[in-house]
Amino acid sequence: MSTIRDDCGKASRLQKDPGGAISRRIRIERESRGWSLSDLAEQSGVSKAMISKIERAEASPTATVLGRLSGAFGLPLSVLLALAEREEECLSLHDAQPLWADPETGYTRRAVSPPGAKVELIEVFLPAGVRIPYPAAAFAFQHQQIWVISGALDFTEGSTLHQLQEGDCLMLGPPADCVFSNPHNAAARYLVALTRR
Amino acid sequence: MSTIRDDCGKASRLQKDPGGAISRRIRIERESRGWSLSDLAEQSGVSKAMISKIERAEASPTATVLGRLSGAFGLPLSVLLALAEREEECLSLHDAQPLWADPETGYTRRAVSPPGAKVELIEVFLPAGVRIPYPAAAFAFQHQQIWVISGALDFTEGSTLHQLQEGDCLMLGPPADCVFSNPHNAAARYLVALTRR
DNA sequence: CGCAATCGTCTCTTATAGTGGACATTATCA
DNA sequence: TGATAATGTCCACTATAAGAGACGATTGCG
Repeated sequence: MSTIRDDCGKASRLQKDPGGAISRRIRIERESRGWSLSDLAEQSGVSKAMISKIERAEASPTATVLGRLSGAFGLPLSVLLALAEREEECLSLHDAQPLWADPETGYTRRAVSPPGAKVELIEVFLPAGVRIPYPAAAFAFQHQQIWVISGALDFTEGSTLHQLQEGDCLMLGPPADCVFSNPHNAAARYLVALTRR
Repeated sequence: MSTIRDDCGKASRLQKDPGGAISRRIRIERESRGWSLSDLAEQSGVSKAMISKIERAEASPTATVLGRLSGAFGLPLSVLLALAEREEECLSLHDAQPLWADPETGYTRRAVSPPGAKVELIEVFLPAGVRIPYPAAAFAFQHQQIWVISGALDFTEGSTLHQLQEGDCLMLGPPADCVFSNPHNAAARYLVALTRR
């Protein structure tokens, strides 16, 4: 059992660099107003070279320039930052998604949904020939569906076998012992959607 | 008629540097937790030398270090900034208070209260021998009091003369022609408290 | 087509944010 | 009272944010 992206010890108190979210937010505010870099530079008094770097997250703006930029947008600085944070907690970027991989089999689970979402989406990669059993006791969900993105999947729910093909979607019934298995010679990719209890 | 602190032209869109408010806020958050500079430095990963500069507004922190500091406080960055802004709009620093001075007489009015306050406090400096008449039409207040801070003041309300000494406080009645005058040989300093209509 | 205008990025330089360590000052205690 | 530890500031140095202008790419227009 290993977790990805775990902060160790003291670092756990450290907040992750807000640079990415801020840079995206600033670009959104600028483009949604139809402004070019030069326009915003003139309005804010910040050089367009600097704004370009900030939007591409190549520089971390100082409080001073953040104040000038938010002023140009007509927003209080705290609101600009709040918008950035909101986006951050609603948008889960692919490279930031928690990932768990079994080095033995190549089985891979990726938590696609941002934390706190009501419906959790999990992308699973199941290599050819791999078999993953799930005891009924592991089910802490209210509702669960499986949708095959590519390849094919044999899914055993209790005593019934479902042979799922690409594009098929199965809604699970009450908790039962389950087995995900891929007896074919091509890898399978599927999505699990679930609501936690 | 002249106004102090008027931004000219394009600069009117520029927001004033949030550095002062941020620096005060950070010091408050740190001290209210009983943390030393070293403590916060350890918690946040920002050098204590830098924190010292930030708190004394000698440096404008980057988004990166602001993120680390707010993380150490356990606050979202936007909340930290919102607290700073709130303080900014509730606290009116002496040197930032709008001031009007009559170059001829030396009569001086200073708006002490932050903008938006329900009760407006005005500090007045009335040099010796100066006389300032106020027509009743100029009254757009619901309520008004005059408190003499130092020196003495002859205040005429309609036809009645009030000879106010240091420490005296007068509540005004319905609108009437008024005169502030200082017939003594020492300057007078008094406070006017009023609620706008 | 070609010219001009506009856009975002890149390069170079300067200003300053950020760090580690020394320092003066002030509590704390033997 | 002297030793020790803690606190905040100052200093020298490094990393990087910020500015001025050049550059290639794209667009629009005659």
